Order: sequence, then structure tokens, then C-alpha cells
Amino acid sequence: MLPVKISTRGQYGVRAMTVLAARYGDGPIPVRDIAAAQGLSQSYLEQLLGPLRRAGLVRSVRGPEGGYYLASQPSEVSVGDVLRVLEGPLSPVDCVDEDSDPGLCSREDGCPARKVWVMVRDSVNRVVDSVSLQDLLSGEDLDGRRSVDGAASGSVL
Amino acid sequence: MLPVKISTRGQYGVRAMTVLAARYGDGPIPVRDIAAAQGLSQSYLEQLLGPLRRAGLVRSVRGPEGGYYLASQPSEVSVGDVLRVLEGPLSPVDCVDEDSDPGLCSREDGCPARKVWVMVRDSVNRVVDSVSLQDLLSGEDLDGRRSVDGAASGSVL
DNA sequence: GACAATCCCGAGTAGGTTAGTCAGGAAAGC
DNA sequence: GCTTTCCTGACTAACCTACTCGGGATTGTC
Ligand code: FES
Ligand code: FES
Repeated sequence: MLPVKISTRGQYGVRAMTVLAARYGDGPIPVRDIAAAQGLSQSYLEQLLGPLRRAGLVRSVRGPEGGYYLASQPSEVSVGDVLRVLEGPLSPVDCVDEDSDPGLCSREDGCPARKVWVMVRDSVNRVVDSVSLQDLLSGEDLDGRRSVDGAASGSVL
Repeated sequence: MLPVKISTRGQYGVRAMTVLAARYGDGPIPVRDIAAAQGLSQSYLEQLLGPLRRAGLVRSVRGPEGGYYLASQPSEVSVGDVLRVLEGPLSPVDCVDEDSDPGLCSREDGCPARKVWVMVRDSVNRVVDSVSLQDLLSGEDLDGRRSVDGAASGSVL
């Protein structure tokens, strides 16, 4: 009864990525260290890093001195990138999920609620796409750094 | 793996409320009619109307010719009002849920992800609070009618 | 080449949540 | 008293979440 939730996959994933962001350039960080830095279960975290690697957000090296590191600069990876890998499409209802079969929603036309779900979806996406890992590291409050696609950004909230 | 979801409670609830909004002033509408109008299960819908009544959003009359009707004008009821009754606080993670025990999140200070959850929470709340049932009924697209508390509203997305 | 440190992958699982159904009781009008 | 409606709580099947666990594949070091 209290949804509109981001699951632990997304939450832990973002926290793990900030660890890699903070140590960007230091070479590979083992999962053990990432988990310890944020107090997460190592074996669970391993499950999250797999998808992130396959999606190209992080790279890995095996063997001693191995670990994970960010594939791009912290300022170039948005929270939205991470969440979409771990949580799937950021849509509040299946009806307005652009990636799934259209026709999934039979009453699309004339559904009075549809409009607001689209607004929520776009709003959430705009926020998470506007915040980079770099933004999370800097102490300052942010109200919309990292303009989404060249547009001069005012408040994205 | 595809959360950030609003459950059927919230979805059906909003759709049901638009039915009442469309027939505002027509006297009580029986659950049967509401369910039929949106193709919902009658007995499930009854479960949603209970909370909405207790929250003061709708009123009911029993007996023949009874049913439910909106307690306020459609323009005065926001989608957020409905969702908060049926879904609970609209917070993407427990950590930033203002209603629950503070101290629930032990790593509040220095948690790098916290900032973005707050932004998402506020963004979602702003959107759903800015859209009234009336707005859903009118055919026109909306990008932020119904200024939230007197502020001249630009785009709320 | 042995060994150890890592990544890597899939299976399994306890508990909780969701989306309902169902049976029956309480008001209200005729 | 009969019917219509609201109203409530108990119940349930299916699904999902948040993990753990066991073991295999790579790679560097001695
Ligand atoms: S039921 Fe699919 S958009 Fe409303
Ligand atoms: S763990 Fe609670 S705010 Fe990040």
C-alpha cells in the first residue's frame, strides 16, 4: 500500500555507482570494497554489477587486483542510466511504458487517467536524467544541473 | 524488475474518481455503474471506495438510489489527493518518506543518493498535485494547470 | 604450474505484497 | 418485510523482492 517505489536494486545500484565515481581513475575496485563502502551485501551487489557491465556502464577486470570501474566519467553517467538498467523502464504504469507492446492497454483512447501517468513518467525521467553521479558527489544542493540535451536548464524539478 | 509503479489501487481509484467527476451533481452513483463505466471489478472497487470515503473525498448514501458522489468539485480534487489515500505517501524510497519514523534511515547523513530521491519525490508530488480530476476530463492537453498554492504556475513537468 | 584473488552465473528460497474473491451484515427506502 | 445498496473483514493464489549459496571461469603471482 505504499508504492511508487524504487526497489533496492536501483537504490543499491546508484549507491554503488557513486562509490566507483568517487574513486574514478584509481583502477579497478573489488566488489568487496564497494559493498563495504556502502554497507551492502557483497553477493547481492554482484548481481547488480552484472547488468551494469552488460549495459556498458562499468567495466571489469578479473583476477587479483581486479574489480570494477566506471566506463565513463562520473559527469557523463546519469542516475537515470543506472536506474533504467536495474529497474527497467521508469514508467509508473504499464499503460504508458513505451518499450512494451503497444496494444497492451486496451482502453488507451479515452482513458481519462492516461494523461497524468504520462506526466509523471516524463517528470521522473527528466529528473533522473538531469542528475549525474558527479552531481551526487559534490556537496552542494542541486536543482537541475546537467542540462538534458543542450537546452539551457532552469529548474528541472 | 520494473518498478517505480503505481499499483492498481491507485490506477483504478483515479479512474473511478473521474467517473464521479464526470457525473458530478447527478446524485449518488452506485458502485455497479462506476465499475461498469471503467470496466473494473465491482467488489475490488468497493475496497477502494472505503478509504476514499473515510478520507473525505467521496460521500455515500445507502439503500435504493444510493451510491457514491464526490465531496468536492472536480476542480478541487487533485490526483495526488486520491493517490495518497490509496497508495500511501508518494515517496520513491522509504528513506525520504516524511511520514514514517525519522531514523529509519541510518545513513541519512552522507548518503550520496539521498539528494536525487528527494528530487524525484518532490517532482512526482508536484505533478500529481497540479492535476485535478477536472483537468483529466477536459480533452485538452495540460502541462500544468491548477497552480499548486497560489504561485503563478509555469510548466510543472 | 600451483595458488589465490577476483569476477561471473544460475539456482534456490523465505517472506511479503498484490489483486483480487467471497460471504455476510447494516442502512435506507418502498 | 423486502430489495437495494453500502460496508467490512477474511481469505487466497500468484507473483515479486531481496537475498544466499555453490560452483565455475580468468588472471596475476610465485
Ligand atoms: S487504462 Fe491504459 S491508459 Fe488508462
Ligand atoms: S540510505 Fe537512506 S538516504 Fe541513502
